[in-house]
Amino acid sequence: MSRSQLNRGSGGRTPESLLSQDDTGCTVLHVDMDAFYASVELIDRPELKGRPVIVGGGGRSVVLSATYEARAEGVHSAMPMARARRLSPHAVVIPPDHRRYAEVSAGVMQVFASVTPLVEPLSLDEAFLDVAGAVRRLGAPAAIGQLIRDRVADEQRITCSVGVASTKFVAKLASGRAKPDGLLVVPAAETVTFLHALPVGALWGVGERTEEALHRLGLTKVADLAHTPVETLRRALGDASGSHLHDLAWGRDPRPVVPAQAEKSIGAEETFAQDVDDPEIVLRELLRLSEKVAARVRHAGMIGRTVVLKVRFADFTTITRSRTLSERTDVAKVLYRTVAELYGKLGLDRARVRLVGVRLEGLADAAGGHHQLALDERPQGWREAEQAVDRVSARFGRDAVRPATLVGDDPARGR
DNA sequence: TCTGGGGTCCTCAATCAT
DNA sequence: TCTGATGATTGAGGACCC
Repeated sequence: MSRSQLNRGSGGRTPESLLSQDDTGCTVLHVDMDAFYASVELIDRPELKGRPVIVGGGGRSVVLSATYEARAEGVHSAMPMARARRLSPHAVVIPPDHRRYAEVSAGVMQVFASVTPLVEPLSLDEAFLDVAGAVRRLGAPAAIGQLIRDRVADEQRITCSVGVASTKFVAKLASGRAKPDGLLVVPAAETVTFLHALPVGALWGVGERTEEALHRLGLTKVADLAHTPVETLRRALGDASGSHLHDLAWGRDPRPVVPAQAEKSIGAEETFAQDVDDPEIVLRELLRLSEKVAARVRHAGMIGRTVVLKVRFADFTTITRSRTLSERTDVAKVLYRTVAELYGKLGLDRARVRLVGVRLEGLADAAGGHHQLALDERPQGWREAEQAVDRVSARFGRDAVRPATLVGDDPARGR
């Protein structure tokens, strides 16, 4: 495939014209894979190219990714799968394979790392890069963007889009505009003009609710937002959001590109196949989620302090209850005991529960903040036992060792 | 139409300490 | 000692992102 074909998504402009734009001072790149999960599936199943393909699970799940052919039929990510199947009845539906996506992602991140150490991943499929230090070695920012696009296409066989700008959030908007398979430079001098023409909903951080609030104020374009007194915005949206959005509307975004930051919380949640009103089933699920979260926390080499229980009811109302422990932990038994207590305190009388979740916040390095024994913890305690289980699981698979209550259980499915 | 699962960040209220 | 202001911490909820 020639490069000009690869650039078919960039609004008809040739790469040369894009590259000739003034990218002085535009040292922030936002790189975003196109329809990432679906594209990865097409690597292994090229016969599906050109067909609508949807990546997502069954039951009450939602669309994780869809090819542009499926999008043309109205499918988009986060849409309930049931609805997506109705909109695109001929689409090929593929269950997600997160391991495979992580593999391809690692390859893509390696390409980024070869360009600059200043890479801030946002998820498996996108990242910010600060290329100020790479310009002398690799050329102007837009040329670096094109280099990345070429290498990702050649080495990983998927396409990506790149936004080049002077700030993070404008770069992000630009990559969105360049999609699919394109590159867009927003010259520093044109940033405000570029922004002011956009609808307020295009701004990063303006979702459905905030957009409604802005519309109530009669603000529909970013230009409207920019010309509204910041005090008015702060009253309507809160101090932080009001000021922040006003700054963004003028292209002010001083946030630097910060390489990989440590996780602040780790959690797991599961929607039951059918709503559940049996507390025993809920508690069993909480035990399973506690095991899962604790294992992931240990694997990350961390310990955490605040345990959060999340419960979503049949009518979709969601509550959380949390407890901050006296000592940080990575022990599933401690997590489970805490969430079970929190659940008990809710005093639910056979309420219909749709989802439960367990999360551990206030994470710190396990090596740094050394674990102290709780009063009722045996010296050769649960922690060592669970670490032993980790080792067995690493050798024989995750289900090799499970709590007796979970043996023979196929959690959260079809009960 | 019927809404997943992984997160981050902000706001607000209550509480406690200074 | 009382009172108010202020700030930190905690807990709950919610908006938002991919």
